Amino acid sequence: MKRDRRAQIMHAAEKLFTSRQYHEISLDDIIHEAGVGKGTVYRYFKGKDDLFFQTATSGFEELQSLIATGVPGHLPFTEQLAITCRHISGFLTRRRQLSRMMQSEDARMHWLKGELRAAWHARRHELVEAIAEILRKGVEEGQLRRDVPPEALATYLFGVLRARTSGCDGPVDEALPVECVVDLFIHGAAESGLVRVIPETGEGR
Amino acid sequence: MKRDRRAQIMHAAEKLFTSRQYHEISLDDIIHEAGVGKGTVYRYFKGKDDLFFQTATSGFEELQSLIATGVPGHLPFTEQLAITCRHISGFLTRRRQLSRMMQSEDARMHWLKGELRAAWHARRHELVEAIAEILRKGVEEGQLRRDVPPEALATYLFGVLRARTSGCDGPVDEALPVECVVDLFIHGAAESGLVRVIPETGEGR
DNA sequence: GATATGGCACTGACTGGTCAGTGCCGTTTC
DNA sequence: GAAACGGCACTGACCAGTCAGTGCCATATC
Repeated sequence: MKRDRRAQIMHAAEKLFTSRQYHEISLDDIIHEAGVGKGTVYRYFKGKDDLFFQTATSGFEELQSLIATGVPGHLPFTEQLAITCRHISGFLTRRRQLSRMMQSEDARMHWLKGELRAAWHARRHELVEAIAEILRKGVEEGQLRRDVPPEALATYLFGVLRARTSGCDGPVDEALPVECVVDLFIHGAAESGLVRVIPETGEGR
Repeated sequence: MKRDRRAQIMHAAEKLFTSRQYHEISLDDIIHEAGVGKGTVYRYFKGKDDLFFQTATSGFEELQSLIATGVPGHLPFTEQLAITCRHISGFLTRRRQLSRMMQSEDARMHWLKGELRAAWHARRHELVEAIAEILRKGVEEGQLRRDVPPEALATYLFGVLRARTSGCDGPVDEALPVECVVDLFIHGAAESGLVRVIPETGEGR
């Protein structure tokens, strides 16, 4: 019966913070959802802000561990990239609500208070860097263009993957499958159109 | 003396809502900034929510009129696309704060109340459709691939342009200039790499 | 084994403050 | 003179954060 209170609270907070706006959720809502006393929240979190921030941030960790562990190093570059993109896209779809919350905060990041802002920025940077690391390999192997820094390419790719999930309700793949997005990305970034990600599908140009 | 109260209020609201979070801004802040009585706000807006929503929405109109009026029809497709992208990018940079607010709301759109949600969705759709209209021309002229619907391409392009401005503070062009983004986009979307947007710059592949 | 003790996790009623929205009145604007 | 307005006081609701108190358990003491 010794349940992890912290996780309990975070879970409730995520459920609520991803379903309505920050100012529409009261701490009482959260403690009710978590089945926990109010004071307990203050044992584990500095306050409502902190709880919200940690909830939003948790997505970064999840996404990053997904990127870090999931790709076998021996595969050819394009395969690695495709797998990574599918991982990211999978996260954005599976955890759609949390992703949206993160995306929303990402836009607001710039007027966060000093410390939190730095923390958010760091998380974001780590993520982009993780993606950039994969792309860097592509550049070194001559598969991706050299005139764009891998970090910029990573931001671009992340934006592209995000664009799929924003502004649609139903299954994301309906309008624009991941494979298609990757294909779109690669043939903008690849040297002279030699690289194809999904050769067997009929959706190539 | 002062004529357009509505514009006055909207202007103040935009200044404040784009500098801090919704729940950090009080109506008193806004009327003080606008130099207007509280009752006057309620003459022109239903309430704080309405004022916020209309502020966020105003960006769509601005952006759309930019797209609609700015592109001479007689130019070749790639030129038109490049100009449109520069327009959009210009808006995203010049009105960075408002864009971020819109982007943040865009992510949250899905848990807006029924009526507002429909309104937001409609605005967004119009915008994407406006971009899609331009891309459609490219498809018909054989410059863009046919296997991706223009609407999806438009969402993709918009996401790409947005990605440049998110997560950076300084001048956006530093990391990834518009021309480069357009180039990146085109060579993913163009038929067999024939199209070049900015032939004179040295940043092409 | 029984009882006392200290400390820890937890609770929820309470507080102090905030704020959206309203109503009124004297003033400005046209 | 009527409509629009600024300013102000008010209120009813809401809510983040606090803190005194409860229960539990491991260890100490007899």
